[in-house]
Amino acid sequence: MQIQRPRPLVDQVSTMLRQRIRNRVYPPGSRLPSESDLAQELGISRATLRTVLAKLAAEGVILRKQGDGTYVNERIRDIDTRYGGEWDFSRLIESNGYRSAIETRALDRRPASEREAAALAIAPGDAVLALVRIFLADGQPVIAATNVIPAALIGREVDPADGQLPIHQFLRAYCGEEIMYAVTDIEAQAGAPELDRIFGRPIDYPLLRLTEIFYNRLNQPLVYGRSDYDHTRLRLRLVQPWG
Amino acid sequence: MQIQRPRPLVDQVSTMLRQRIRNRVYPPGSRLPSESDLAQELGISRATLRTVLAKLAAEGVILRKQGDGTYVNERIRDIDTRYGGEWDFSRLIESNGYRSAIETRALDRRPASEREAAALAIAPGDAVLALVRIFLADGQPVIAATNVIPAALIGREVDPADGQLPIHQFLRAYCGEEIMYAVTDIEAQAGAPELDRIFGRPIDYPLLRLTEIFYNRLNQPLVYGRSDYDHTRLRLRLVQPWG
DNA sequence: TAGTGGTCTAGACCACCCT
DNA sequence: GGGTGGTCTAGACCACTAC
Repeated sequence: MQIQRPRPLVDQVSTMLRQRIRNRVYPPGSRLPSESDLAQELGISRATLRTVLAKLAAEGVILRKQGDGTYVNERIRDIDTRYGGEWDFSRLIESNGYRSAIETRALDRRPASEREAAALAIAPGDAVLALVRIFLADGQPVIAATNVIPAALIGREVDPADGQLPIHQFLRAYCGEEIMYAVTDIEAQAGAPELDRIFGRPIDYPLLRLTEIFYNRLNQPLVYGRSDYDHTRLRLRLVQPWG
Repeated sequence: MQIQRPRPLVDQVSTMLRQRIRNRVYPPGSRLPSESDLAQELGISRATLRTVLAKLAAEGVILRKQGDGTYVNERIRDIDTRYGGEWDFSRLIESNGYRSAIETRALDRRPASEREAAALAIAPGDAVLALVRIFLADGQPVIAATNVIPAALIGREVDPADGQLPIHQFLRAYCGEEIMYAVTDIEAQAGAPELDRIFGRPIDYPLLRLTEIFYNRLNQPLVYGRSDYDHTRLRLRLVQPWG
């Protein structure tokens, strides 16, 4: 992999190091080259390298020990299992070891509900694009997700095939928008007849419900999402740096 | 507030800026001074200041707009409501607007269960200190938490009064250990008779169950925790940076 | 004692937004 | 054009760990 200038160095180095960890160039538990050596090898300054390492450390992927070295965290086996930024359900399903698939149940325009309008900072009744999808792990439904986008943001006609896209790619393609941050509320949701219908089987245990709002760089809400998540089949795991 | 050298500049500046945001020196939605001005005012380099701002931006507390300025995120009203590092239930309860209290139900040594031993990397039957607590919001139980610490880590006799301490302070006081990162699994937990007993009232709706393991800098597990969390009274909210 | 990561600086140049 | 944040560098010194 060649370092190219136009893309920020930090991004390039970040993906490169992630690849090396994934591909076991740096195996779990092993020590990375020293910061000076790595910086020299990559032809970048130590300061730049350190911003990359700081991010990886914040995610728990590496552990840095002063006076000793930087190690690959062997307790974070799969670095994609984590819930966090730049994250989508399909990748999560796959890194849990399943084959992932998406079933688009609906993709249409309709008026926004009160709750949706409030979340999206639009007026109730304003048109939104509603995208209802079921995520399958090895053919079994594990997540039912509804995402609602203000129709005013949609630039062109929506190709139904793009219902397969992760939501952040969908936003990029149709709205030219980039997600800056997301706010997620987590609740526990009792089984209900409508969940049985959606999942196509009786749900006789509680599910997790994730309610998300995604914002862009200007702090405008882009998407309101609600996902019912079967944690018995798919682990929801957070890794949090401390301090 | 005076800048002192011994404590890392980054920490001092970080807490200072958080205070200013909390105290509305920089009100919600307002623009902060430019990086150059702020750095000059605080007598630090722009690079140092930028590492602080990067962290605040990653938490969603501020928004940085190239060519424009840095703004206080008005959508993250209470910057402590977030689930994340350096975080404890008492503060969470208080920032949700309740008066918080802790009831210590048990604080004793006992053999570790299979599951606890596996999580803590000790042998089943090895002694652990078990700390069972109920967190109250305005007198109402909202969280039931059990924390288990390998007895081998405990340096001295435990004062029952210290059952009130947040777990990271407890670790610091009795084990001389600092938490480096935490891994949390989130599940939904159906109501059950034992929950009714613990909470002292019928729980006829599902709760969230958080299973946490805390690690130190050497990647050794310090605490295994399991908390039943009433999300109907206390919101569990994540703020995630994207990208 | 040598080598590691941790902290911090001063300054350069760029991309972008506003007017 | 002038100011803002974004990127990146080169180098200094410190704190800590392993040997």
